Amino acid sequence: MKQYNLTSGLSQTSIKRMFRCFRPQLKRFSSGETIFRYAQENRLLGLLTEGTAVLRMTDIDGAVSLLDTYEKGDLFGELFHLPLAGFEYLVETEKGCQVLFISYDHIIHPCGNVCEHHIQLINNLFFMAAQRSRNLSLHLNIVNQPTIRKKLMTYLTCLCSQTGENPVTLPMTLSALAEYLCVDRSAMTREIRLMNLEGMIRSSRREFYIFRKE
Amino acid sequence: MKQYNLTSGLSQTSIKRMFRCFRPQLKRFSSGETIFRYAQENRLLGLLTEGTAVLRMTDIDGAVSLLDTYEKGDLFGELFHLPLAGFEYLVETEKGCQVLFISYDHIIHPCGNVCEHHIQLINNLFFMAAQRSRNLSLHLNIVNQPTIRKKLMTYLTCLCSQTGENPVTLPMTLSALAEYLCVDRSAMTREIRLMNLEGMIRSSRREFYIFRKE
DNA sequence: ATATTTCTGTGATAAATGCAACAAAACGGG
DNA sequence: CCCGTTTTGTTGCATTTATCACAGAAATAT
Repeated sequence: MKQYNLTSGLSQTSIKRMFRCFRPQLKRFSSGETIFRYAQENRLLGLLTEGTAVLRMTDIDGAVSLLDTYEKGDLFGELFHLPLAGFEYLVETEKGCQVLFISYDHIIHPCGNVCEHHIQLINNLFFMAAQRSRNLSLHLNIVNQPTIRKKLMTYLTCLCSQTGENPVTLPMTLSALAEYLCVDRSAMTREIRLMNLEGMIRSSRREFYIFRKE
Repeated sequence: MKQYNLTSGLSQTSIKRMFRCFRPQLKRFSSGETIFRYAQENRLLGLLTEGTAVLRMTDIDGAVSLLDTYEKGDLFGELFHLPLAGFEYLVETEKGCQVLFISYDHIIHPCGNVCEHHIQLINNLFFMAAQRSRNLSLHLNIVNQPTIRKKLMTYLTCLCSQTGENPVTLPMTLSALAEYLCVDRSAMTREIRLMNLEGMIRSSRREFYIFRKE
């Protein structure tokens, strides 16, 4: 499964030339800081060049949900996610971050001399947005599953097919996985134990080997 | 909450001129037909100019889930949703449809004379993708809610704030709503009855009046 | 107008899940 | 190495929810 990023199909020199043209602003953030607040009027793109961050949404009652996680090379901004009225969307650092802010208008206006590369860049942005959309609907499909067991299996088999490994190691803690699956952590642990007993999987902590799907 | 569509901020004449340039293909589909199958290699955009359609995903076990619904003016295609390996994504008509297929490459390559409008078009496409992303994460947030009651209330209050009406009429059947909320239909009906008894809402069939949030 | 299908509402029962509270294991910083 | 913190594993219990089966209402087709 091909992955797109901002610089897919672009040479280092054309990237540098374009970026000079964009006049990006580099900012640093330490752990726990808020990097970015989504607002309808913003026209900014953030490129994470160092560290890890998360996008959280807070609903009217103050309930927080994790929407996305970002690492080096990932982008965020209204271009990828318009805010919904009445909700607050914040990008916050986990580890200390370095972020390049670029005005979205600089990107969509071809600036003459580097036009062909610029089009490639726009193409990349579209496909990154489409990837994000895919990830969201995968997440939705997982949460959609009627039981914890099916949620887990859907997640695990997708993870396996993406990484191509079978004893696969979770890219997050079990607590974080429970949050992602929208289930209670202890109920999830119980289900994992049962699945081990029934011989579906063999797992220890974050490492999972999948024997059969049901 | 501002809504974007393909022609936001564009005059009829510049739209016509651009569309001639794109050489789109117009096709008609009758009810139940498959309009479009997502594939990594496609570079096509579909613009629904008549009728209604749905995007469904089928997972490995054959379980189907509804991902999106489209009406006149809506767009679909890989640009908005890259397919996930191992899943099948189909756009199918509900009512008879008329669809304009446009090659994505025509759109991202500015074609000389109508450049400024073209940029506006690209801008619109980005924001439509961002809107789609917002809708997905709203859906996720709703499904995320721990109980049927909270799912319903989150959905209903969002619907109210979007339409600005309080006795609000569902844009779908109760069965479809249950599917959207990822809950059992009869369990949802029971919960609606209880919420009426407790005086939170007053509802009859698809019409809901919301008194208080808890 | 009547038949047929889809949609909506109801209730009993069983199963799945969340909650709360705690203990052991692993991790990380000083 | 030690100590505090985070992560993981465990259990009993109450609650929520799905399942199933059915009946009336509404919509649609004939």
